[in-house]
Amino acid sequence: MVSRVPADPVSSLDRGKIERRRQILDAAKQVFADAGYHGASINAIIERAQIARGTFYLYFESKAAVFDSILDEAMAQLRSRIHRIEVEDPTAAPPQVQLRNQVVATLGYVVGDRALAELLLQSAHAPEAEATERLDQFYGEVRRLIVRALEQGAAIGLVRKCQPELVAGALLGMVRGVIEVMMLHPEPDASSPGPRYTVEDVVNEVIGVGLRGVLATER
Amino acid sequence: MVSRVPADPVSSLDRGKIERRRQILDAAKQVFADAGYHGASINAIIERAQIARGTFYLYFESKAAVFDSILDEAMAQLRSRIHRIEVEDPTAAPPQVQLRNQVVATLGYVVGDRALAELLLQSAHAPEAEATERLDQFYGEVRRLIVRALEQGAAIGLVRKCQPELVAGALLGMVRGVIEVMMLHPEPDASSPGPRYTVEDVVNEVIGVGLRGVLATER
Amino acid sequence: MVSRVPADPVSSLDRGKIERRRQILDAAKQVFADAGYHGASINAIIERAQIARGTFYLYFESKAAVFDSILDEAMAQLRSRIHRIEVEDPTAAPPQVQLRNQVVATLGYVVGDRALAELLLQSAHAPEAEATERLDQFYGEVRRLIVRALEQGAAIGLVRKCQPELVAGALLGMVRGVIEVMMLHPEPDASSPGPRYTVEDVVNEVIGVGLRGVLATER
Amino acid sequence: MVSRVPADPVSSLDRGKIERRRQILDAAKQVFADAGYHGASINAIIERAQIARGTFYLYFESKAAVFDSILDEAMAQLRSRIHRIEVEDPTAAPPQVQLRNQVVATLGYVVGDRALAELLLQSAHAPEAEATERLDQFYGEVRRLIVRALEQGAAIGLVRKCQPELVAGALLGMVRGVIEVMMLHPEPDASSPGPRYTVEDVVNEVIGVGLRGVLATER
DNA sequence: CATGAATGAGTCTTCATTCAT
DNA sequence: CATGAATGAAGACTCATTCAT
Repeated sequence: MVSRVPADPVSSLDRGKIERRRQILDAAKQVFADAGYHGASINAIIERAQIARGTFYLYFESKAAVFDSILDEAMAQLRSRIHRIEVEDPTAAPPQVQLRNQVVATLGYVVGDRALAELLLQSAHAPEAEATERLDQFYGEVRRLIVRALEQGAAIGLVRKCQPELVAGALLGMVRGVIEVMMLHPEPDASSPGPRYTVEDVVNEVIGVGLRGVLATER
Repeated sequence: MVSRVPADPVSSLDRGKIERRRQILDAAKQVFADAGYHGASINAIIERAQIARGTFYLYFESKAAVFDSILDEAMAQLRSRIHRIEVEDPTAAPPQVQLRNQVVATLGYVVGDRALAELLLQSAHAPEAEATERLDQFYGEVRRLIVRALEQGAAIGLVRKCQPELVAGALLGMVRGVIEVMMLHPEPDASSPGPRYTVEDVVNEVIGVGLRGVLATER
Repeated sequence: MVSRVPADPVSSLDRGKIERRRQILDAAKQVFADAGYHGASINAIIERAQIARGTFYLYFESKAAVFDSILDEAMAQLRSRIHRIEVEDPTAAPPQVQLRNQVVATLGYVVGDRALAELLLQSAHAPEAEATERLDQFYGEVRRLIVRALEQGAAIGLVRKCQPELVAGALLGMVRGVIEVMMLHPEPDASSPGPRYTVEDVVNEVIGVGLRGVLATER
Repeated sequence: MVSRVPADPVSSLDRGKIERRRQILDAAKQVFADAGYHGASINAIIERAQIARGTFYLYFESKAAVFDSILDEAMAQLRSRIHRIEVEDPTAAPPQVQLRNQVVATLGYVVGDRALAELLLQSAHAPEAEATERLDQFYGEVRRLIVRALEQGAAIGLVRKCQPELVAGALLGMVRGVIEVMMLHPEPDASSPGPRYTVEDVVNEVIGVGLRGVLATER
C-alpha cells in the first residue's frame, strides 16, 4: 500500500481484492442457498470458491459476517428498485403502472438470483442468534418499507383502511410464498414436466391477489 | 414407572409409553421453537423432558424423527379443521361464513400453540436436508389443500380465474406472514407497549386481503 | 442416579467416574509437563489417557479447567504438609526440626511427582490469560504462606528483620531453582553419568542457604 | 528506505539493515513480554514494528529465531557485567564490595529493561520445544557462571563447602524470585498503593539472604 | 424399559510461513 | 529489498448417536 508504482496498479490491486471478495461472496451465497445457514460449512464455501481456508478469513471475519454481507447487498439492491410512487406529477405513469413496474423490478431481481431467492426463503429465521437476527432485521426492514407505502397509499385514498403492519406482513408473506412456488419448479432452462412460471405470471398473480383478492369480480 | 417387575403391564405400559412420547414431543416442540432445528440439541430436549439420553432414542429414531412427528401431528390437526365448503346444501351456512369459520379454526389452532407457530415459521426450510425436506413436504401438503379449495371455488364460480398453484402459494405465504407479525409482538398477556393482534384481527385482514385485495372499494 | 439398586453400587458408579477423572488428570499432568500449557494439545492428552475426544469434555469443561484442577490439587497437597511451627509447646520438636520436616515433606511431595514438578516450573507464567493467571495465583498463594511464616518467625525473634515479601519471593525462587537443578538430572533410576541429588541433599542446601547464606562460618 | 535505486548504498544499506533488525528485535521483545512466547503472534510483532509480514522473514528465519536473538543479546550484556572477583590485588576493592557491585550491575540491567525482565520470567521454560530449549540453555549458562564463581569463592575460603550446582540453582532462583516480586508491583513511576521496591532494596535482600540466610544474627 | 458414559466425526477459527509481484 | 495475499496444518470444542449395565 506504499504505492511505489505510478497510479493504475493501485486500483488493480484493489480490483483483485474486490474480485476475490465477490468470488467468496458468490460461493457462499450458493452454499447458504443449498444448505441453509447452519448446514453451510466453511469447508463447503472454500471448496466452491477454490480458495484456501485461511483466505476466507482474510476477507471475512466469520461465517456470520459473510452471511451479513450477502443480506446487506440484497437489501441495497432492493432499496434501489423501490421509489416513492408519484401521484401528483401528471407526466408520470399512472400509479398502478408505477407500482407494477416496481414489483416487476423487485421480484425480477430476487428471482433472477436463484441462490439469493433460496437463501432468503430457506434459512428464514435461522437458529443461533447471529444469523437469525440478521434475517429478522432484513425482513423487518422490508416490512417497514411496505408499511410506509401502504400509509402513503391510504393518505391518497388509493388503499383502503387497514392495519398496515398486519397487511404488510401479509403482502410480504405473499411475495415469499409466490417465489417459493417458483423455486419449486425446475430451472426455467428447458424441457421438463410441470408448469413453469415467469416473472410476468407471478407479478400478475401477486398484483391480482394483492390488489383485488381472489374473489370473482361480480362481487 | 420403573417397572422391573413383569406384572400385567400390557395396557398400562402402553399408556405409559404414550405419555412418555407426549412428554418428549412437547419438550422437543418447545426446544425447536426456541432454538430452531439446528440449534435444538438432544441435550436440551431431554433436559426439558426430564429423561435420560438413551430414553429419547427409545421413542424416536433420531432428532429428525421427532421433528417429523411434530409436523405430522400438526398436519393431522389442520386437516381435521378443514372441510369441503358446502354450496349446494341450502341448510348450510353461506359459503363466505363457512370459509371464515375454517380460517378462524385453522389460524386459531396454529396461533394457540405458540411453540408450534414459532417452529413452523422459524425453521421454515431448515438447514439439514433431513429436516428441510420434511418442512417442504408439510407446506407442500398445505398448498395442495388450498389448490383444491381454489379449484372447487372456481368450479362454482366463487373464485375468479387464476393460476391456482401460484395463488395458493400467495395465500399460504400471506398466512405465514401474518402469523409472523403476530409472533413479533409480546405475549398477549398484559401491559406492554406496541399493538397486539388477536386472532380476530388477523383473520379479518387475511380474509380482507385474500378476498378483496388492498385497494379501496371505489374501484 | 435413580438408584434402584440397594446401596453399594452407587458408590461404585461414582468410583468409576472418579477413576476416570484421575486417569485424565494424570495424563494431562504428564502432557502439560512435557509440552507446557500451550504445547499441550487435547489430542495428546486423550491419546495418553486412552479416551475419546468427547470423553475428555465429559469430565472437564476445557483445557484450562484441567490445568486448574491440577494446580488446585497440588495446592491442597502442599497446604496439608505445612503447619504452624510450635514454639511454645515444650513437648514439640525444636523449631528448626519442625521447619526441616515441613521442608522435607513439601519438597518431597513436589519432587516425588516429577510431572508436577516439571509442570510447575515449566509453564511458569504461561501466556494466555486463563492459564497464566492460575499459575500466578498459585505462586501468589505460596508466597503468602511464606510471608506469614516469616512474620511469625520475626515475631518470636527467630528471623531477622527484612522485607518479608521480597524475602518470600527469594525463598520461593530458591526452591524452584533447586528443584530445577534436580529435574535437569536423569531420572533417579540407575546408572547414568553426572551427579544425582536426593531430596535430602536438596533440603540440606535449601535450608543451608536459606537460613545461613553461602558465606563461610568464620564471618 | 525504499531504495529502488542502486546508489552507493553498501554501508548505508547495512546501517539500514541493522536499524531494521533493532526495530524488529525491540518490537518482538515487547510482544513476547506482553503475551509470552506462544501468545506472541507474528502479526503483533510486525504491527508494532510497523513492517510488512514478509519483511520480518527477511531479517529472521522464524519466530523462534527472534526469540533466540533476544536471549543472545541479553546473555552478552549479562556477561559483560560479570568479572572475576579480584582477591589478591590489594588495590582492588574488598571482595564483598566487588560482589555487591556486580550484583547491582546485573540486576540493574535486567530490571532496567522491564520487557526483558518479564520475558525472562514469564516464558520461563516456554511451551514449544524450540523456545523452551533456548531458555533452558540461557539459564544453564547463567548457572554455570555462578557455579564457577562459587568454586572460586570456595577456593579462597570465602564460601563455605557446598554442592555448587545446587546452590547455584538456589541463587539463580532466588534472583528470579525477587525480580518476580518487583514485577508484580506497579511501575516505579508514581503514586499507587502497595509497596514498591528499588533495585537497592532488592540487592540488599538478595545479598542478605544469599550470604547470611534469614536467621537472626544471634545464632 | 431406562440409564448415562462413551464415542468420534465434524465445526469454526488461528497463525506461522511462503512467494509472486 | 519490501510487500502482503495466499496457504493449510493444527487447535479447541460440540453433539447426535450407541451400548453395556
